[in-house]
Amino acid sequence: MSDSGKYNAKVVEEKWYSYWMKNNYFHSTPDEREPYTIVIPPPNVTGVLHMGHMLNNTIQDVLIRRARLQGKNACWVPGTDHASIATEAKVVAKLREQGIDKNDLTREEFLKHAWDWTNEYGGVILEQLKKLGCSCDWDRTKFTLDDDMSASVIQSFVELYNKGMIYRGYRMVNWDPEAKTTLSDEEVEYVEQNGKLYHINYKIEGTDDVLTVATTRPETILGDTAICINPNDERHTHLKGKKAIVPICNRVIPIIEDDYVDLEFGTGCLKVTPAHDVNDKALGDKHNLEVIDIFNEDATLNSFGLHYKGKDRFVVRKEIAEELEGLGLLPKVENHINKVGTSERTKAVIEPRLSDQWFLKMDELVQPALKAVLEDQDIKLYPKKIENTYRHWLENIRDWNISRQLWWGQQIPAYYYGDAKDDFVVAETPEKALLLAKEKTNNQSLTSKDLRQDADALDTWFSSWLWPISVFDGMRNPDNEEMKYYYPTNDLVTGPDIIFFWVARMIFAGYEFKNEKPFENVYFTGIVRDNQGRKMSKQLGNSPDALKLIDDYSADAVRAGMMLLSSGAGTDLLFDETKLQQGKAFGNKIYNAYKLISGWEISDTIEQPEASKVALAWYEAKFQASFAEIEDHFSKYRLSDALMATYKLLWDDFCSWLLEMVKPGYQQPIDRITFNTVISFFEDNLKILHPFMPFLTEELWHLIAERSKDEALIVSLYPEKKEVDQKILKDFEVASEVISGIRAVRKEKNISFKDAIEFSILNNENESNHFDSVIEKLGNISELNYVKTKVDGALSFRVKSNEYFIPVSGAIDLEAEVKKITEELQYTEGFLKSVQKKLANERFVNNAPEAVIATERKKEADALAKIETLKVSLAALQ
RNA sequence: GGGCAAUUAGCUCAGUUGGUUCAGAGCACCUCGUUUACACCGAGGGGGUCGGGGGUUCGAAUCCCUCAUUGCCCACCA
Repeated sequence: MSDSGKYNAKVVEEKWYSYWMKNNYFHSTPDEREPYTIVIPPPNVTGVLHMGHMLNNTIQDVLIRRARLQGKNACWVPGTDHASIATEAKVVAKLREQGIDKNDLTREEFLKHAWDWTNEYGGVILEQLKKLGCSCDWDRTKFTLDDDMSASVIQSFVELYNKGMIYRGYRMVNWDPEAKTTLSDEEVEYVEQNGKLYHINYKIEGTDDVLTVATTRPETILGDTAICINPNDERHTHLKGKKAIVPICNRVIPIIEDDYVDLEFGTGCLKVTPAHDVNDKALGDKHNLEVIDIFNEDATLNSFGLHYKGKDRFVVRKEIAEELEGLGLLPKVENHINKVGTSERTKAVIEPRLSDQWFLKMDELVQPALKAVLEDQDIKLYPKKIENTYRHWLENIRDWNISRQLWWGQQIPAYYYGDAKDDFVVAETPEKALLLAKEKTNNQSLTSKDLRQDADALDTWFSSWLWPISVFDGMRNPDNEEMKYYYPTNDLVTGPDIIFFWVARMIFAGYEFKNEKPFENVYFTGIVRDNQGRKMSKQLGNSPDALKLIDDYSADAVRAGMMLLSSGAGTDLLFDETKLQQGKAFGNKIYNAYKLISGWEISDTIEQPEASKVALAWYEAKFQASFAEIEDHFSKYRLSDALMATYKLLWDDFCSWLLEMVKPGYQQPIDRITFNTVISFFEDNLKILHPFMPFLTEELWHLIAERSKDEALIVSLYPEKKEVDQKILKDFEVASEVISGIRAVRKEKNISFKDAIEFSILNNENESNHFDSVIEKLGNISELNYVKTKVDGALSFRVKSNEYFIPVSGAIDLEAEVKKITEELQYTEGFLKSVQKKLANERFVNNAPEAVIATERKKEADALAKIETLKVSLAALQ
């Protein structure tokens, strides 16, 4: 054993990470052990480590390392996500900087740029996870656009299509005019905006009358194809059967009746624009209205926009309002707050737009997913309350729009051979598609040139929903050995923000493709906020640089700090650097404990002191009790509590109590038995701390002894569980109270710790003397006596009805002593009174369980005994 | 507009089925300390009518009602 001087986290952490890598400890292959598997929520390939990742991945690594120490075959599969829309947007922006317009590129050219970019910047985040200490099986690193992963996605599409679950439909979808693609409902975020409600007059054909409609979007009047009134609206009976004239474009449109129109809102007249509003589309379908799309794909106006053609819709909104005002057709403009749908990725305002898209039917997929979570508890969600959210979403789900007008992603495997609606086939490969097309058309002369693959790509989530399956190649080789061994995985750790995007859909995919859940437990982390409770954001600049934190505090300290902060599943955490300091201080404490122990000189000739014997026996019991508690916390995913229990065990019980109890005197040697036992306890401590602070513990583990590569801490086994000796814990509790009492008296009376004192015990409670040697040592007692009566001329304190005396030289402040005892007496009498009142209450005695009554009686007896002691003391003083 | 959660010490949070261990933990704070592992420390200590009000009960932080405040999710009202 050697003293290593000062602890240098940076050097130590790099050293052990490469040692772990070199020895392949992270790598898993199926064997006879029980598997424990986690698939990482794949971060965006171009992402960088942020606070959320730190939390999320620390939790996963804690779970993985713990499983390893439990002797399980731990497998943590890492990887990254191609994040189609986000990445494509970044690439487009990058190209624009270089003066390249995406539209001037072919698909192949664009993809080349995207791949170059991915290869250059991609995967940085995985390197950052290594800094955190994550023990992922890097040999298994996957990327959602890897060939095998893509093949799985395509296969799943074909399977679902062939089952009739995927269809192509002309529907109103969410259109992102910035990215020029559709989005799923989940990718639309509604944000509150201060808008205006414009009241616009439409002339009524053949009269001088006007009707007024209220709209937030005046620019869309150019796409109006009807005015709708409520048939029961008496204000508008005169409009029935008439026609209205749309201002500016002067289109004559019918006035229709439908009770969909709210009598209370606005003017009671609704303009109907079927091309640009979901409800209007429904009305249009019902009343057979014309559909006029006035927008281009970038949401500028097309030729229906007349003189506004080519201008953005928001510009037109302003200008058209001015024009209407000039025409005297804008009687009123009110302020109006409404929620506007925006793109989760580009933040652009979403336009409802009619287009041909691919959809996945949801009704059947949802059923097993509902049952598994809510009925069978086959999959457990932590926190449980999130099940409500899950249920609500699944019960109100609509078909999933899975096509995106993007290139970065899996291209939809549909091949068109003609212009008719059904002139396409769906197949894994172009060759297969050709065969199918020949068959379908009965035209053997078709060639590959006659086929045109759908230009769209699939939604990213349509690939990541297969993640727990596809990382083990479970789509293409359903019964492969890895699939059988690792699937279903055990725990999934992720943020609550992607419960619908990802978690629920993985559950759908698991049951659909494997007829089996993808994971057993889902742990939803909270959101990392700043210490004022605000979300971390670039704009606020309140998001610390994760790597800098690791640099400043060490990875161990950051991990421990994050875990101390995360109170429970689903609870947001308010990031606070002082917690990282606490983590660092904790590491320092452990390191110094090692320094103390390693500095002891060992003697084979001296006998083991009594105090050491009982102290070690106590710590063994204490360790077991804490270990059981820690295991219990883990079983409930209370990781923060598990760490806190570990923290207290190591700091308070091991350092503050045990080491102080067995510590040899100045320049004295320690006996070998005590030394060896302390070392073995220390090793056990390192094991239970290892999942939280892997680097420091591995370092100390090797400082303690030379270890071969098979003996590294990371691949060691947890200590054996033993029955807890409750009696010794109880006895120690009393002893520790006595020691605290002695310390309090010393402090109060300014008796230096260096001065040994005499100590007498009036043992009314008949307490065990098991720890007297410890009391002598930690109290610095020169002589410990048991007495039958009060000791005169001594300071005293009480634990229960026991009385303890410390004789002091010089005068005792009688008045102060009397006051102290009187206060104690008054308090105890008050307490007794309340207990007796309870016991005198017939209804309490009749209704309360016996155990409760027994406790109350015990309290009464204890209080009576204590009062007796206090009275005697008081009498003696006066 | 609908749904869900939360409100306990200065801060962040525990508190399982109402009653032993119920008013707790960590941090912060105060006092003392150059004890030879550690001041990133040690020892000791103060601090809360459990958001307000009402109810059920022998007994409520815990169950019910109500009000207030906050947060989250969902929803096509122009």
